[in-house]
Amino acid sequence: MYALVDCNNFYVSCERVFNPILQKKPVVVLSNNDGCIIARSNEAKSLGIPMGAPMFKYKDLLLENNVMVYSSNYTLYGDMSSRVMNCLKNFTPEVEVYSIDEAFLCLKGLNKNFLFKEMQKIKNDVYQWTGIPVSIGIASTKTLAKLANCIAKKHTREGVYIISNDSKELENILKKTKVEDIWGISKRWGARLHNISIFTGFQLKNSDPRQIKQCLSVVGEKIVRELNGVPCIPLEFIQPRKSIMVSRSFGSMISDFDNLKEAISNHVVVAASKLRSQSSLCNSICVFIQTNRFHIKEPQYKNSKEILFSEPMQNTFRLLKASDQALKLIYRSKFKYHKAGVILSQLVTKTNYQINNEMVNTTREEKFGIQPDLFSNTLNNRKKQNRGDRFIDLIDEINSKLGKGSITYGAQGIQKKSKKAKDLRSNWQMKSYHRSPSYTTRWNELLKVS
DNA sequence: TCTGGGGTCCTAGGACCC
DNA sequence: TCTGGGGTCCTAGGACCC
Repeated sequence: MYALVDCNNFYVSCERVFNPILQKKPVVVLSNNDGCIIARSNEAKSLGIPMGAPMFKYKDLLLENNVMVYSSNYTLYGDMSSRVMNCLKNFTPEVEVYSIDEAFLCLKGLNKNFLFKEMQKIKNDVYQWTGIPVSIGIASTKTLAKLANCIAKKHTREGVYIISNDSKELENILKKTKVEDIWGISKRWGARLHNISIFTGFQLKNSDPRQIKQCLSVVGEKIVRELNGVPCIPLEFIQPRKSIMVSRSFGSMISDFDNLKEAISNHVVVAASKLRSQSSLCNSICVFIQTNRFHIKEPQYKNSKEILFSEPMQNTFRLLKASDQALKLIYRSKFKYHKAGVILSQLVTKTNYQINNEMVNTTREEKFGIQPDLFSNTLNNRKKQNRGDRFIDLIDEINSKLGKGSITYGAQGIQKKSKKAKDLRSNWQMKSYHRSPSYTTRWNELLKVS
């Protein structure tokens, strides 16, 4: 059996932990740049505020109903998330952290008779240790556990629901479930299924998997089998990312090259640091810039440039140089840019790369997809490179000891740390006017009790 | 005025090999 | 008139998820 543990209205719940006044009141959390509403308390949901709604369209509704509004605070949510996940790992090591607010648990070996009580204990303990309410769905496959979680959240008082195999009950549930409410079936795929007269989960469960494969690829076929209680989507444990993206839309539009370069450089620094923290090297960097697609009357432009490296790397200086080179190739002065980003891809792990370099006479290149550069990898170059890499490690070390941004790269621009930061910020920096403190990760933002 | 960010997987088609 | 057969690998684009 699998359990899906899902935090209720996670971002809102994080805010509530440190600000109990928010309990039972309508609360929303906004996306980056205070753009969209991406989390809602139940009270906010019942006001009819949809997921992903643009903030400016709902401003009046929020004001009229005294809805509390928060900018997103990913430092806080990320930290709270890892606390919740650590609680779960106390029960079983077999935890798949599926997203910031969800985890699958493998319940192998647990006594079925005590399942419900065990799950209630998990729920209570997580709440006691972190302050975050969760719902738990249990079933024989991940897809059915998702469904069970949905029921636990909406239709039970306990917040725990078990779908047992071969039950009439499953049939009833699936008959009431629209296909597009099943995990993995979006609106688009739902429409395709409607075309072949499949509307409910029950119809999908009893359909011919081969026909579904034709309609929705092998992914759809797996969903059908999962609905029938055959596990096809195994538990996956944390693996290094295969690509790393950092992108932001700007606080206000940018046209000039220098500002754009500064924004992109900051993204590169963040991405490179993520890359090193998972001990990976990247084989390419892609820079992209775009105008605001919602401003249909303005001239539109969107372009990207990928630069391939002769050898995988994780050195911020070299990545900055490459990103600058890429930006120069795609930058056009006559546009107002709204968003920019970088993607590091074709990642390989550092240890694999080193092993591979020592064993060039084997077929390991094929195994890891790495091809060392035949020409540039001379001893001298390598020595220089090693020195550069040690320099970066030192910067990382200082920043981790003295706080993020203690040492920055010139290309990132001058950090404006004054109290009037809002007015002095470069115009590429994002808007975030309702941010709560980072209660759990910054000494000077600890919760004050009076 | 104002519209997020970060991932993974699958497939078709093109390019290449013998 | 008439143009083989059987593979692999890579990539862009289209899906999906939170």
